[in-house]
Amino acid sequence: MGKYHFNEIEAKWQKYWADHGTFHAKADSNKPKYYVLDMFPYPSGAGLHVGHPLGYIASDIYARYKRHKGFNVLHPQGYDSFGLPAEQYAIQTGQHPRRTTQQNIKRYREQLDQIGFSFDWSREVRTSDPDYYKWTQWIFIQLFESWYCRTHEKAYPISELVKVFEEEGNVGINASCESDVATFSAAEWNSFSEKVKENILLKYRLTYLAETEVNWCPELKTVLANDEIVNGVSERGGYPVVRKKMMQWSMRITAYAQRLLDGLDTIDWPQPLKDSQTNWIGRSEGASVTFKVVRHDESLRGTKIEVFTTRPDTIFGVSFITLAPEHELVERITTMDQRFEVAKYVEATAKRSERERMADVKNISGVFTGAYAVHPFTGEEIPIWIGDYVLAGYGTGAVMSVPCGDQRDHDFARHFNLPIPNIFEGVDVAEEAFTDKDNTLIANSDFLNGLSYREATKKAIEQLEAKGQGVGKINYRLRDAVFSRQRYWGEPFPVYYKNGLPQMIELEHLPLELPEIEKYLPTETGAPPLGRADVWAWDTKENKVVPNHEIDHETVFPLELNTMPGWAGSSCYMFRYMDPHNDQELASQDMMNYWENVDLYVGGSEHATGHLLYSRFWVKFLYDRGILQVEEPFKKLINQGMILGESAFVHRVADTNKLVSAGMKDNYETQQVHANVSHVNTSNELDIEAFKKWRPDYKDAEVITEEDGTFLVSREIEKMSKSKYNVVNPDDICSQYGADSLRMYEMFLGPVEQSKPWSTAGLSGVHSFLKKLWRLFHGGDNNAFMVSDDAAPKEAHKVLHKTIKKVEEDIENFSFNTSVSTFMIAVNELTAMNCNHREILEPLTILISPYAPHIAEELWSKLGHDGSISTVAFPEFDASRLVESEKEYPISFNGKMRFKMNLPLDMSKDDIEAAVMAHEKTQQYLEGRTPKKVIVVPGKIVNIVG
RNA sequence: GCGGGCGUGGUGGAAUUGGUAGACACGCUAGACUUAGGAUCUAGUGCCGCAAGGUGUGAGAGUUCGAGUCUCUCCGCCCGCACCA
Repeated sequence: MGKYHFNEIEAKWQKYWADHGTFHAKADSNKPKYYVLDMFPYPSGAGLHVGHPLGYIASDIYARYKRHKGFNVLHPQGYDSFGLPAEQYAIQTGQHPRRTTQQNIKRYREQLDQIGFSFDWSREVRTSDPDYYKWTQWIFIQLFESWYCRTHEKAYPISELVKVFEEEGNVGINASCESDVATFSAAEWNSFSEKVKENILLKYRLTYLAETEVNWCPELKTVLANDEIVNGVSERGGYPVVRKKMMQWSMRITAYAQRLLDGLDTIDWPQPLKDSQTNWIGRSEGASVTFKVVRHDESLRGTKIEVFTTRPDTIFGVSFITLAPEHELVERITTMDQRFEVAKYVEATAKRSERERMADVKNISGVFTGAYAVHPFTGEEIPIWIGDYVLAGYGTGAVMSVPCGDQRDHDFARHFNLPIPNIFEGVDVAEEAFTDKDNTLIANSDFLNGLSYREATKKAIEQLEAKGQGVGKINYRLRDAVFSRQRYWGEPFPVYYKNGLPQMIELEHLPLELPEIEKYLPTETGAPPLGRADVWAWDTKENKVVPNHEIDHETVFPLELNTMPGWAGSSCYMFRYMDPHNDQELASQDMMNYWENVDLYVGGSEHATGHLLYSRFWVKFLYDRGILQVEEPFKKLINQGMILGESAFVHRVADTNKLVSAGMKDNYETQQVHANVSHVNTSNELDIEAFKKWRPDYKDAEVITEEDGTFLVSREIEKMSKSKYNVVNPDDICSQYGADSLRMYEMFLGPVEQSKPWSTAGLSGVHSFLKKLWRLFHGGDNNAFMVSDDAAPKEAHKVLHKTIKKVEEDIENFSFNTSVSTFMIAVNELTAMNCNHREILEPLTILISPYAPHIAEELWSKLGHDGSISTVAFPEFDASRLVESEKEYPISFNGKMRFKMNLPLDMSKDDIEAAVMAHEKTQQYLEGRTPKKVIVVPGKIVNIVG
């Protein structure tokens, strides 16, 4: 075998790795551990395209590198296998999502194996596997059985809360956190019925049932996500959508807002990602202020409006109050004569979708309620308005409007001719609001006059607190996460209902498996698909699922019909890999102690505020409850970019059946039609016959070609997708060029973090590099394997060590693209000097093996080694090989100055002169100073110290 | 609108972090050897110029002996968040 037959080599080593379990991680190692994880894929029906493996290749290189560096590496892979596409497919075809999912996983596995990843498949997890989701259900129960204590900033078992209630009521608890539960004493608690008690506890549990607004489509009888709604109607079918309240499970992630924020400082993540989590949590400091409503009607006695403001210092600039149209007080405070106007306005806003309201910022709208509130300090009566620029979901849904200090309030005031009192010294607020906090000097504000923003804020809060009309407060934008989905293909809740109260099923009876159903649609009455199951009731005596008709038995109760959302299964999977077959625990304490958490996590940035935030939340919770020893799941995170596709477009003369080549299209008015990229060559020529065959509607089309008879397409960069016919399949690349070429090329394409278009044209470069590498080991007439045991020349060692240094730095910095270049230079140089010395080629093979593992394994075995190259020690860098030795030279300049240079011995005097003389200006700069050292390489002064 | 990032040849991208800009590769041009199978090898290739030389990292200014890199202004592109009080 004299030639580089990549297909044979790759198949051979992939089989070897699988047969020998080469990459199975063992926990009892005395090496240090390292955990490298990819975000596991959702196995879609379309299979993998060349964009998907980008991050996997990067993490695989890092994992292989760490093995060479002596680490015990955990590098598992699995599937996020619950999800909507399989369910949609089931609705259309009746095929069980489990089957579709299994088929897709099989295909994914074949494609992944082909690329030669060093995954430990013995630890594979699938979120839709009952043995796995048993633990998802278990974590849900733990959340239900816990509450969050504000005093200690930690979650505790709910039983401890019950004990507190029994002994002292909830006064102390309420004092440390604002809660919408009325206070009660111990005696009162003990007198409550079970039902009342349970309803109270639900307000403290970390997962709880509550009424939540959802997008309901009456026609489809189903709940829709925001994405599934286009222009106010359902994407599918175009039916109207209304807001509807539904009883749903929610996760009290808001309890962890501050800790999620604080934790960001302890982890090594890209700044943009941290920023988007910070923004999402949206902490703002300010005050909550209470305004008493002027009593124009007896029913308003004692009515107060609570607002949140980040600018308590501007309290004397308040000239009106604005409520969100959905605010609960709107109806009560509106006066008789304003009633009609207000009702009309509220109705009009309710009709507009959230998106419409957001898109329409410029149109200021609002209406006066007729009611007034009392200013806490001046006693002045200020009007209460309604405006849709105030959001019901943020803060209290009401604001104190300070037109001189907030642009939106200013716009509103000008539009409705409301007063704009100025409370800033030396600023004109007639045209726009003054929002520069740093340069604020308060005036016209009684006791706040002359103070800065900071001082005035502090003082205003003090005075408000003294009057009992306000308190300093931190507000978060983050909201609790709705956890119920009206779908089939998700984790069932381990919950049944007894007298309408939710009850958890114990761990020993889990998993609660998904029931079989005939159709995957919601029921005729609008219940979720699980409402179709005939066997979906819980027998508390037998502790098993029984048919629904047994519900009239005393011990049988209905089960929850909703399922969990997609992020449930992905929030803690990284711990399951540590001990994936354990049926007693999520993972054993020993395993969790050993593997701790993920050292390197690689995945897309689209999960910034979803998966990555929820996962941190669950991990912090499990840490509080002593189940995990770590508080953050992912120490370091890298976002890989997307590989985009290069779509091809055929131009058609508008509304005709004429096709025109791209070079001639300017003579016509044209429309674009996607062409299949596989029919186009690298010079953008289209195989027009193949195109016509592929799109029979153009079978008889007239074709206008270039003058030379070719037909050209135009190109555009788009996301790679089946519907754009620009997908490049990794299978094709592997069979044509080999997996090693694919791996190296994807790295060579550019920095991993960056999005970039795929271009098959450039692949030949890395492919011929691999051939050159192969040839370095092979020579003679029949290209036989030929390696010399003689000592290699100095220059060859220099090339090797230059390469070791660069490649090691590159991998540590995740700049995989530049080390591919480094390999190319090394192989070119070694080829030029006819180097085939074992002492050079052996370490070189190890260096390349993380990138191109198959060819490296083959060469390694040809070099006479048994077993895999994967755990051989990484070559050690030896600086003395770069320059044979260093010596300090005293050099004199202009007869005046003396300083020393570190120079390689083999540098000629002329080189030194040239180097220094080339930088006359540098000399001028140095004149009059005494640098300690100048490091010089030929032609270039690298560093001046002193 | 706010926040973050980016702007280097025909193309993807390098640049020791302030020190010869354009490494490496694609493409292109010329040549060699040839159809022994996906070729290989040699030379050239930022722009202007026959050349010497000039010029050059989106535009303009600044700091510096020295700026692709630092600072400011502007222009353009991309990604988040989207009326957050």
